[in-house]
Amino acid sequence: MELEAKYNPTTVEDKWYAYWVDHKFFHSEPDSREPYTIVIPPPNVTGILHMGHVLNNTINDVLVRKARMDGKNACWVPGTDHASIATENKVVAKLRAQGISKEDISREEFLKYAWEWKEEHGGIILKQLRKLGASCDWDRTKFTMDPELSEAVINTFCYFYEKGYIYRGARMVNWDPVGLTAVSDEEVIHRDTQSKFYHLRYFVSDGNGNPTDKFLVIATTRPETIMADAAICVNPADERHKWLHGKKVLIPLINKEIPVIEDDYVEMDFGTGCLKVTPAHDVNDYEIGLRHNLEVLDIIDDHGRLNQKAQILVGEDRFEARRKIEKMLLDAGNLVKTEDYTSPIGYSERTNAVIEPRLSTQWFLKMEALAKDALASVENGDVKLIPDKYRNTYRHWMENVRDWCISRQLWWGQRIPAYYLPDGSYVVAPNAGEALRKAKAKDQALKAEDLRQDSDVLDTWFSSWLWPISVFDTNRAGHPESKPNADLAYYYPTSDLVTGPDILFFWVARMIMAGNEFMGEVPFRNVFLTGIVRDKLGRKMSKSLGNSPDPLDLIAKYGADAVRLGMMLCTSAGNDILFDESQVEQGRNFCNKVWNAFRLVQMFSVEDKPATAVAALAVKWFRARLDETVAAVEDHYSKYRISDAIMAVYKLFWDDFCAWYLELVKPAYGESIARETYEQTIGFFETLLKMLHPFTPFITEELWQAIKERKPGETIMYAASAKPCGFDPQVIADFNVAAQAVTEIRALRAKKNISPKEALTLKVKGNFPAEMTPLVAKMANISDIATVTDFGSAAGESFLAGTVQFFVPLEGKIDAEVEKNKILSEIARYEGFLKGVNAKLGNERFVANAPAAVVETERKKQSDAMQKLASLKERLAKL
RNA sequence: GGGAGCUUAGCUCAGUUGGUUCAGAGCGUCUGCCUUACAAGCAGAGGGUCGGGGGUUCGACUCCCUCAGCUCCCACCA
Repeated sequence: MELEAKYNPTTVEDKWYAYWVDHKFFHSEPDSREPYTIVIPPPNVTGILHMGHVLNNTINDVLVRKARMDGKNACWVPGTDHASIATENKVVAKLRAQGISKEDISREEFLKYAWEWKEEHGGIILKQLRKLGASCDWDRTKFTMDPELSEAVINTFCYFYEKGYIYRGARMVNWDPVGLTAVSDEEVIHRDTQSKFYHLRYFVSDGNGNPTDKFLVIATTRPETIMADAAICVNPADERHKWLHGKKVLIPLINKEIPVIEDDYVEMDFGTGCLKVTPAHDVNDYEIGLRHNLEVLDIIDDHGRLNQKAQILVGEDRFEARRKIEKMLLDAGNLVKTEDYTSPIGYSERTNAVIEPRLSTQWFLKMEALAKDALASVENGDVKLIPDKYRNTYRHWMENVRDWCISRQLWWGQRIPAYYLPDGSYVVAPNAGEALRKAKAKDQALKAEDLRQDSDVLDTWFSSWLWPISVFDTNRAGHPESKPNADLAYYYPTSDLVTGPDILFFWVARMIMAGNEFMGEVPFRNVFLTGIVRDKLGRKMSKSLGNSPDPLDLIAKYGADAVRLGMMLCTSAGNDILFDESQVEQGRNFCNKVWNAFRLVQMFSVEDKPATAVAALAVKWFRARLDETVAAVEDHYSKYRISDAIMAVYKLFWDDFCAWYLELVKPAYGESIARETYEQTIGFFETLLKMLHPFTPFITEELWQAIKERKPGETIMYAASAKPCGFDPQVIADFNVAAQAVTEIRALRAKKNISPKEALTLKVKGNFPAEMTPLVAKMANISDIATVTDFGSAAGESFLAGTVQFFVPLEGKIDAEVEKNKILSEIARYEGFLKGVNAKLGNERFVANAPAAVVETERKKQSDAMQKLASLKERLAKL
């Protein structure tokens, strides 16, 4: 069969993925083997695959496939996240496009649309993962809003409520006026933003609400909130403002009288030293308000517009109001000046709206005890963070954690299981029936329709923190006393978690909390934190920049294996990845190399005859080299050095196997290969394919199936991975001397312009293993190799490989003068080297203090160098 | 404002308790090759005083101090 010169991945990939799925090779059930478990970081259900997913899921797949070949019962659970805010926004936008406003339809109708949307788009990203070759157990696919998973979330809420960890309270929250919901502190991104500092004049009141001619000046960035001012605050120690103590001032434009109060919070040297206190619209002001019993006047509505209480500019958007009030203040003589000012402003992570600090009644989960345990889990090593440097960040967060605002003013998500009674009190229960029972305990007369369920849903992370538990057993979360089912007992705790450091707190820390609480055990042993995928210029990949390639386009163009390789070659834990398409090209080129190695082997004509000496030598060497690399790769895996692992295999295949081994065993044109050599070669090839398989699953399956007769239903996926079994380093060392000699001769040819086809002769002096001579002969086209004690005075070129001296006679092909100069420069180099070594050994303190082994090494270097110098000088004398 | 981290070849990065010729890899670059597996290839070559300065040590890319530059995280200075 004639194979194409270039590997064509498209047909191959679909064929084998279908084969794997049809044979249920990805599926796992508990058995007697050691489990290896990974739960996918669930992508947003309506999301589509981007390069970050490619990075994350390729690492996951590499780890899972490796574990599977190591004989473990590997299970990778896939699924998606309902992503409250993101999904609800998309549905709202879609409805708006259809002319439907969320406010005009009922919750039930909205949810119907949302579920339709989910059904329509929900599977897309999981299908895309298949293209990448992800070996997920699709039979176990979960969704965070599957009925049983939602039930687990509700039970969890009830559990923590009963435990006294969940409470309802009025708090300053981060209000997203576009998403129309509160968001957690972690969902607020602070960015320095250019704005203006407005210096406003507040006149002192005469006591009857009329202005005097005295005034103070405050500086604010938010003039549109002055109508909600409850006081002006100065530092009690500030001499400049002592005269204001006890006075009242008038809010510009609306002439409302407010007191001047004193509080240490005010910095004397910032702004004017006078602070307007607006408890409803600033977190700090709220705190001051509490201390001084100030009125909380909320003048901004859900959408960020001024409401009736503002008295002026009612209905205006807050930013529009800011522009307008500037003019009004100026006209009224209250605006002293404005200056440019840059300050950090909070933005909603989801909608990018400017966050409005707002007083609101929300549900909270107490975090202190949970965080304490979760911190201990990492500090004591139950959970390892890779790389380790994230421990500091983690600790800092866990030690400064605040209560978690878990309610969201959305419809898409698990609805809070709190039911309000007509009297304003409430009960918490997993369902309406249970709630009624509890309510009746308070008032026997209550009926089901008297109860009104809280309209908020729970924060999405309140469901995803259960993920490593609830994908296996939906009963356990919320019921730590229950017996885990067989799956949970077997697969939990999971082995590795691969995710981005940006959700270390959102997700990872909270999974640890939930794991400790409900399982009494951490949810995973190792957390591999990937970097963020950036473009070549270091910019984050984003749709708006248009710098993010579509992974599916890349796969179509280069093949999934190439994309995976391109990603893995530049992946080191915790470091951002500067991705460039050229890396995928490199991956494709490598796949092509593997393909062509196969073509070569496949072309061999095999014959029953003794193996040649060169072939036998090549086999002996490659076996050792292979074993050496297997050990190195195992070590890399154990330390999660994924890119080092693939690079080691890459070089083994390309440099050692193709450039050396295959060239050595390759029969001359028209000749055949010995059966023994052929079979050994196939064996090596098979091992190499297995080492490559976690990274490039498709091409390795294709070739593994083709290289030997296979039984139906066999797969490389379950072929046992190679294990290190010890090798003789001397074999490799000897080979390296010979290989170095070959390289020297090739370089010499290049330099002297001697064709590779023109045979040369070689003289050897020193301890060169005789079995290596055919290797040098074949690879460097040497017709005769003689071992001598003296190179004689003929013209030629000498070089050293290891401690062995070589000489290539080049009578008539070489300029004696050039040769002489070359030797002289060699001598100079070694003399310099020797000088350094001698200086070291001449230093008494070195000899006295350095370990014996180090001193011994230096002595070895010294004698080697002296020997080399002697031979060079001898050679020079002969010229 | 607080904390963490980074700076090694043109680019992206390794360098694992300070000591085997330890200054490395991949890519790129340059030179020569259409050698019958592969030009998505083969053979070869050049390239860095390890950010600057100081210190500890027999010995520093490695440990300490300091300066400069970059990145990330956290944070309420209006």
